[in-house]
Amino acid sequence: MKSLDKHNKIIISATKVFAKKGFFNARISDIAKEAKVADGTIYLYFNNKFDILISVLEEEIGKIIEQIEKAIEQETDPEKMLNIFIEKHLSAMKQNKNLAEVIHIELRQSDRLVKEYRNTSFKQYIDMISKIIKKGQELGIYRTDILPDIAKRAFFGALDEVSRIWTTPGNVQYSVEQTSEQIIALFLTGMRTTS
Amino acid sequence: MKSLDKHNKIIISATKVFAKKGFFNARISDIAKEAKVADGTIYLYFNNKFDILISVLEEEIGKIIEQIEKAIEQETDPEKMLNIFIEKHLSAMKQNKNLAEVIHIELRQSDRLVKEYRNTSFKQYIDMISKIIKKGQELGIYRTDILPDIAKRAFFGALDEVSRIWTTPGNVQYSVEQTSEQIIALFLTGMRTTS
DNA sequence: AGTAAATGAATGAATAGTCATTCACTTGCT
DNA sequence: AGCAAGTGAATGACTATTCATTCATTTACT
Repeated sequence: MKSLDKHNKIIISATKVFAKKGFFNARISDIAKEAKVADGTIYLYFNNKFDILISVLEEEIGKIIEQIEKAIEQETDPEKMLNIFIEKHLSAMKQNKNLAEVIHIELRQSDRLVKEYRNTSFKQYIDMISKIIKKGQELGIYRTDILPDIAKRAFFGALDEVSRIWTTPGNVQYSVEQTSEQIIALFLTGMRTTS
Repeated sequence: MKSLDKHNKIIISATKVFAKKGFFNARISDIAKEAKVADGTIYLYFNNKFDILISVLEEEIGKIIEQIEKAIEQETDPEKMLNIFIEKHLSAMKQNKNLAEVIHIELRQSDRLVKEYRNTSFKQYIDMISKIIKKGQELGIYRTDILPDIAKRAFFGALDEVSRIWTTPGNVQYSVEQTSEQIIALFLTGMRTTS
């Protein structure tokens, strides 16, 4: 039987190789070597090279989405929800640096398939943010002149770029808590001291 | 004489092709055809394919950096400086969508050379933000518990992701002013109604 | 229990195609 | 004529994918 185990081993190896070399410079043989299987074995588990990339994104990001959704659904306070989102996202990125790198790099590809991906599973992820903001506006704790559709992007972009701190060598290594607090401070109360 | 004109034509064509297909899927012959020159002519102006990409980034982003720096150096008010930065960045992105796309995609490549680029010319760009924030802190108008090093990333990430609105089809088309205002509102005063 | 047959996962060498780069040649200008 | 600029077909290196073959394991029969 084609083992789930091996499928998973290939996913993890591919994440590692993609992170290091980027999709186009990654060789199937690199992934095979990393996973300690033969080149051909890869094709018993995936249709083609691109399918591996999409699987990595689907499965690994899927796990994070699931985790965040679960943690958030029990909350009613938008502030706490945002806090959870930030915390979970950043710690996932800090924990799985290979995945973080793949997201940084490959989610930007202009390939039709990646664009499609960004329009489905991933959209769901970002839309969690705008939903929280809308809820906060309904409750009167967030300004109604903020457009949730723009804010969600600003929010995600900030998180994504900030999490690069952990994948770029030679940076001061801030903690997840410290970084979360900064994002919260920036978005919730802003930088200004007065007004 | 190798004309500056042709050099520029190739840069513009390459920007267009890279934007549409991404660096790795772009063929030299695509760029040549777009620029209406022979494949070989490209090599009279550039050393290799990668050199074209770096040149696009250097020259086109360089223009924006220069423009922003010029507009900012006459200012003393950090708030206005940030305003200018946001405005200029966003309108440059909205104006040159091909370049915007190339920045979105290629600035993320894990290629050694792109990483190097990100560490030099581009770092300068992002560091303009942290310098402005530091100045604001010295003047007492920005909270001192904000870490400029994290804030600059959050800031740039937000700008970059937000500007994607204009390159992703099927989005509500917000204006530069509207988008700038949102970013300013978010970062300077935050989303909260009450503090 | 022992053996033969069947299975299908795994292998990795061979294939088939792609494309960046080169260079012998042409064009056009002074 | 002499030279710079331009051309594009030819080259050769590279690699995703295929597939004939192996072999460990399971099934089924006596």
